[in-house]
Amino acid sequence: MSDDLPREKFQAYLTRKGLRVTNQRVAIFDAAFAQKEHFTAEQLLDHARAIDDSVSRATVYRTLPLMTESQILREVDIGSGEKYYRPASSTNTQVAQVVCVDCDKIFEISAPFMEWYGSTVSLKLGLKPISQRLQVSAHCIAYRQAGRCPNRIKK
Amino acid sequence: MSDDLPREKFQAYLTRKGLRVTNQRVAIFDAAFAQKEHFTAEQLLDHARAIDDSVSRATVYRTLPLMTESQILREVDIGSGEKYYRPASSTNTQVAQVVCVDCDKIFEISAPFMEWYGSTVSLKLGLKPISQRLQVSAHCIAYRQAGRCPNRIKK
DNA sequence: CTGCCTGCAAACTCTTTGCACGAAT
DNA sequence: ATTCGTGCAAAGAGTTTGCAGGCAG
Repeated sequence: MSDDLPREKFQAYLTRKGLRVTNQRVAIFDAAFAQKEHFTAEQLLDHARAIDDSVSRATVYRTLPLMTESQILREVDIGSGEKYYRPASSTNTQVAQVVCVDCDKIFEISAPFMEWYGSTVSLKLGLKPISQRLQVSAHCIAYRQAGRCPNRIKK
Repeated sequence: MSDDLPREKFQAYLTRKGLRVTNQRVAIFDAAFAQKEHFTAEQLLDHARAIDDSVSRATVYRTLPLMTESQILREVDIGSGEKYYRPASSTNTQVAQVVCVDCDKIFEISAPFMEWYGSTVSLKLGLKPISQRLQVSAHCIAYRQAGRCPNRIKK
């Protein structure tokens, strides 16, 4: 069971859509799957450029939808202005996000009941469920004690 | 039990913070509480201007945080670029949003278990919970049948 | 008078798009 | 050749902010 599965899935998706497997798309893919944490489009651009410095911001923004549509990436919107992304895997399809409001660090926790809840509630309204997100906002304990978040980077 | 409670709560908040109860702030408040559905900053501006045409966009954006901080308004982020707002009440503090992805119409459904879940999960991570949101995205049945959403307005 | 408030317009952030060049089949 | 892909820079949407004047206490 190899980690190359996403790569194959992505390339299969591109081919199926009649799209080309370009150097830039591969660089962006590699950069995305080298990340250990959630990342933004801008961070992805930086990392992709380290692999292939011809990658432009526009191409990153054009490639991200391809990666989410092909199900190899998951989009995480914590309502902070910018969107975060992370590799999707069969083990993290139903997760809740716990977000530190001080540093925007995102923790994820399995929440299998979400899917059931989404279906139940949608059907009650005559809707067809597509997806559900559960997000908890919280302060870290360190913040409560020290008055600031140890992970905090932004302004 | 009067609907003027939010007004008093808002004015008390302003006074406590040493802020003034201006005509513009009152007009924006009145406009917000006259809405039957979720509304955006832009819609609020329109309605506030119908009450007091001197209200500017800037003042609306400066007043919205005052109303959410004073707990009379709730912010609803459905990840669509713009934020929605609606009056907060004791009966709708723990609600899930069900959003039609075709028309962005927002349905709300009580989900009391959310608070319990947020606390459980936060404490497990050593965090202090602040709030939680549960959002379900769905298509309306009409969309499935007709190929388009009957409520759809945007492009 | 002393500040808080305001409208205006410019600035900002993140993302999308038009265009002409470039690369792959 | 033809089609798709790309970088660049400009445009876009929503929101925030600097400033000079205005109004409340």
